Formats: sequence, C-alpha cells, structure tokens
Amino acid sequence: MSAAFYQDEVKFFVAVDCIILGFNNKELNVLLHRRKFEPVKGEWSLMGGFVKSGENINDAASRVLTECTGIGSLFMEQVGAYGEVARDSGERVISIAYYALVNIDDFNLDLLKQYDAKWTKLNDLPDLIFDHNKMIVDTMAKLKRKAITRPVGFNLLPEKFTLPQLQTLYEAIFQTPLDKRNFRKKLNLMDILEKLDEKDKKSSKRGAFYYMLNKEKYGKLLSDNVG
Amino acid sequence: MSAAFYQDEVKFFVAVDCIILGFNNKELNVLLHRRKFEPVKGEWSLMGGFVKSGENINDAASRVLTECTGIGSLFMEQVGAYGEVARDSGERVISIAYYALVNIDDFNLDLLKQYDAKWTKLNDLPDLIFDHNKMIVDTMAKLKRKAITRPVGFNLLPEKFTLPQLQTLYEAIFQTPLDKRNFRKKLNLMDILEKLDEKDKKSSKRGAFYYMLNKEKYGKLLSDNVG
DNA sequence: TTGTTAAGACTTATATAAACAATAATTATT
DNA sequence: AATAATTATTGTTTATATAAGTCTTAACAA
Repeated sequence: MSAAFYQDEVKFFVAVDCIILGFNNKELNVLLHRRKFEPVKGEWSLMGGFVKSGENINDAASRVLTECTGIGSLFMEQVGAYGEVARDSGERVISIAYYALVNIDDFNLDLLKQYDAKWTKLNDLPDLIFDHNKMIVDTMAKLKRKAITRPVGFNLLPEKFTLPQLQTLYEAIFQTPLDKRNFRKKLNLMDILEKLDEKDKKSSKRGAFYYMLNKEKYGKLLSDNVG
Repeated sequence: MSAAFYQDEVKFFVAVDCIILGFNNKELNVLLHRRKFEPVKGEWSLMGGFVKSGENINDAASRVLTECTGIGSLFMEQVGAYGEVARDSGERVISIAYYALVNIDDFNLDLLKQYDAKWTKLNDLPDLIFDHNKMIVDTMAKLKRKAITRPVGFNLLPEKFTLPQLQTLYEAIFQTPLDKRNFRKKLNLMDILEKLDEKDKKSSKRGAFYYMLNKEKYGKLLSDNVG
C-alpha cells in the first residue's frame, strides 16, 4: 500500500467532451445529443463522459467515441482543457475536449437513436450547454490550421470517393471556395491517391471517377515532420 | 445549497505545469527547479502546482508563473492536458501544461534561489520527473509552428533589442540558421519595429542599432486572424 | 442535338521563398 | 597614420509555389 501524497490538495471531476465531425457530401456536421441527466437535462450537448478511475484521458475519449459511434478506431486529437470555475452549472468539472473525424456512413443508426443524437450542420448550430460552442469554435480553428499541412480530411470520407467530393469537403473545412485545377494539381503533387476504373454516377451525368488513398504513401506523409 | 450532481463519479487531482522559456542572447532556456516535496523530491522538475478549489485553470497557471517569476502579466498559452494514469509516481494527477515566454532580465534572482530554480539550456536538458520532458518537446513543436505566423518572440526580449539579437532568437526557436537579408526583409514587411538612434556597442565594434516594438501595430498583428 | 458536369492540358500572372556578396562603421593593433 | 579585424547593414536575382484564365475532350441524360 502506497503512501498518500498531496493530502492537502483538492480533487476535481474531470470529463472529456468529443467534437465528432462528419461530412454529408455537402457540409460539415457535428454530432450533438440531448443530454441525458441533470443539470441541463434535455439540452443540446456534445458527446461526453467522465474520466473513470484508472483510465487515462485519451482512453476516456476513445471510450466515449466508440460508445456513441460504434466505430473502433478513429482519428482523434486533443483540443485542450477547459477549466472555468462555473463552466458546468452543476458542479465544478474540468473538461478536456477532443475532436474526431469520422465517416458519417460508418455510423450505427441504432446508436444515434439510443443516444438521442443528431448530426447538425456546423454553420447552423443551436446553443449548446456550458462552453460546448466554444469547444467547437476552437476545434474548427485547429482543424483548419492542421488541414493546410496535413491531409487529415480523408478520415471524413468513405474508402472510395471522387475528386469533386474531396474538394467540397475541403471547401467546407476552410469555409471558402477552392479552384478546381489548382486543387487537383496539388493533389497530384502529393501523390497519395489511386484512381479506380469505377465511376460515381449519382451526382453528375458524366460521372466522376472514384479514388482511393494509397495507404502507404498516405501514412508516410502523415508521419513526416511535426504538427 | 445546491444539489449534488455526478455523485457516482470519481475526482482527480489536477495540476498545472509551466514551461517557462527565456532567451539569454544565445539560446533558449527553460526554468527548472528541484522539486520540493515527495515523491521524487529533489529531482529536476518544471514549475508547477495544484489547481485550487474555486480557481480556474488559467488562473492557476498565472498564479504559478507569478509566484516563481515575480512578473505580473506575461505571455502564456495552454499546451494541453496530460493524463496517463501513472504519469505521477505519487498519486493519480492530471496535469495541464502551459508555456510562457519571458524576458530573462525581468527575473527576480531571489525568487530563483528561493525555488532552487535554474535556467537550463533547452538543448541540454537533464531527465525531468514524470512526463515533463515530453511537455517541453510538445511546447517547442507548438512554439515553432506559432512563430511562423505570429511574432511571439518579442516576449522573450527586453524592450530594446537589436536585429542580430532578434535573429539569433529566431534561430534558437527554429533550431536552424536564417539568412540575414531575408530575415530583415520579412521584418520590414511586417512593419512593427521602430529604430532608435541608440546603438548597442557591447557585442560588436560597429554597434547595432536598438529597435523597439511599435505596440499598436504589434497588437493589431497579434489579434488578426486565428491561431 | 443540347445541356450538364468531370477531367485534364496548357498558359500566364503574381506572390512568396531562397540564394547570394559587397560595403559601411567602428575598434584594436602596428 | 595606416591597417587589420569584426560585426552591421543593405539589394538583386532566381526559383518555386500559388492563383487565375482558357480551352478541349469525355460521358451521359434529356
């Protein structure tokens, strides 16, 4: 049995809140749900949960993400810690925000019902509880910065995707229209895509070729440098 | 008296650890000290402290920074939360890291003694307790990224500084030599410096002109955009 | 046939980044 | 007084990246 250190110090509830982002082929959406318990029960909230005894904080975020998406492993990154004294109207809770990028099609629809959850357009958010709106704003700033140097967007797409689809996604991330030719030129330079001979005919008459990531080259690009 | 929420949840010690960076006109230094209490008493550690009841986490970091630097307000930014279960060998502690950029000359030397603290070259760090080395690595990655788009370096300099001095600082941040002419060209474009007619004769025969920040223009630049 | 969207080639303009070398001011030395 | 030594200061050129414009071809639906 170990000695008890830090006996004069105070302890806090610590939570994780997850900004789960998905892309519906037109705009970015975030997964919100109606809070299940008091206080502010029934209000719109990010997916979250308390850190458990003996659980590290990344694992806590993974757990919450898996619980409510049904997806085992997904792209996730810490946004930061939020520690205003009265941020939670119930008790003092320090929360650590994580964002995750998911393929909206991988979702288990039963889970959405079970959590009273809904995909909501980023540009059309309701008032969320506590500082959750701010968490989303901070996340988007971080994602924009990241997406400039890192091809993280693919986490939001299905395995096969078209170039117009990819471009629409980046336009949603940066909230600005992009030039088709230059966008493709840059993609070519990155050399991480592989063209299939299959076409998507749903969204255009001519049909756009499907592409896939070359996982090897993609992984190499992600691990280069820092950031 | 308010209702007690979250009764089934566990609480944690929450600490802040501060990566205090200073510049000695040659290289970047971080302020380390010998830990004052068990466990790992006497080992090299970052400056830190526990978050207090009723104290928000930014204020906790500010408090720690003021306590050990004697400086009232300084540039500070959150790095992130560290939550490995066994990161602290005493008890479970979740720590939030902050970095601060200070002018090494503003330091109260008595405080250094009182805290058993020492400026240590970033490129020559000892083994620190817990995950403190990793916190410093993460900080430097963040600072490098930030310094590309933001003129944050001035926080590390005295009010009056020379251009060679400023360049040496940026070379220390980026850990790479910079071209004198290109460096000055970029500075000119930013248009945030004001030349004084005073020269620093200590470090060269010819002497280098002192410059100061134009606070207005500097503030405007810092508040533009995001990041 | 016409309309629509995708794909790609080729070009031009502009902005940004990288490379590069000589001169000026001063102090110390002889 | 001349010279050597040291560091500060400055401008031009070149390459690369990004942005923007035009045009052609392809595939298909109506």
